[in-house]
Amino acid sequence: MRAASETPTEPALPSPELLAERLLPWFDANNRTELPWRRPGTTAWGVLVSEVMSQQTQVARVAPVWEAWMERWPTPADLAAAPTADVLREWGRMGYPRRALRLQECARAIAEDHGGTVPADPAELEKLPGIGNYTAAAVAVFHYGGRHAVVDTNVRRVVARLGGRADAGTATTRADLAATASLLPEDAPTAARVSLALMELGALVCTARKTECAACPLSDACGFSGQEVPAGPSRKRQRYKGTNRHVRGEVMALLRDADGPVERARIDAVWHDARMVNEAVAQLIEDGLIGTDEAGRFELPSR
DNA sequence: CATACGTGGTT
DNA sequence: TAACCAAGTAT
Repeated sequence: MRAASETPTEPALPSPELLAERLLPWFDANNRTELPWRRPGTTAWGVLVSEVMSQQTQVARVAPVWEAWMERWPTPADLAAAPTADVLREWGRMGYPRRALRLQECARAIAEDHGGTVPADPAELEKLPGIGNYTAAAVAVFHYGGRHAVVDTNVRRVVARLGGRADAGTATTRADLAATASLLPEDAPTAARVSLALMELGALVCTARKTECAACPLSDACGFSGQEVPAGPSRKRQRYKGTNRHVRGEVMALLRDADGPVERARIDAVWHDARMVNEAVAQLIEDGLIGTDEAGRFELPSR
């Protein structure tokens, strides 16, 4: 008799041995080796940059920016020394430009506090600006080959489905981390490959809107195999059109594309609601994404 | 735990 | 056409 406090029975997750046995051959055949940061010789810094750029931006959009970026600023010291306006322009239209600011701060911290070497310890990585639980683990695992759970949206979804659920919850939980960790084999280099393969499976086969169980190496070990993904949003989505973020985006686009400092009147012209422009401009200044010159005109920050 | 934070590809 | 959602982080 199970205690009342126990959760209902769910399909058990596969053993690490079975998972690796199924997943690794699949990964060897399906690994997207064309992703530029997967080229042999990519530095830890290059991997870190690719991970930050890929936070909420599709990898296909990231790849060309990453190429140009690493050509221009190959090391943390290079990015640390760059004018921030150049950094924001190179970031282009990838979205969430605060990430670019954090990445430059990260470069400065690594250059100044870590002798230019990207840390290998997730706890140390997570202290850096813009580096959270996922990115810290990703660098520690994908570059350094460590044995840590790498839990992004793909992995959370795959692990949830292995356990018989259609999808994971809204945020990464302790349970997600523990469940993913329980799937890792003891050997660190093998665990690192399993981590990347799990993510790749979620990106290519076990996707948000549909499952491709026929192409999945884990289908016979999966609690969700053969089931349809329920229609409708898996979680609450934020609107974009007409929001403050939208106005911020318009202002940033104007300043990125401008040759020099921009008059306030041109800023005001990006949006019909003057109050929203005021709010957006004030926030962007506060965030350090834009600045003003001695004449009160607006521009991307020089430093 | 919920929400703010950009932009565009895919369905 | 819209809706959905993308290698998340900070608050």
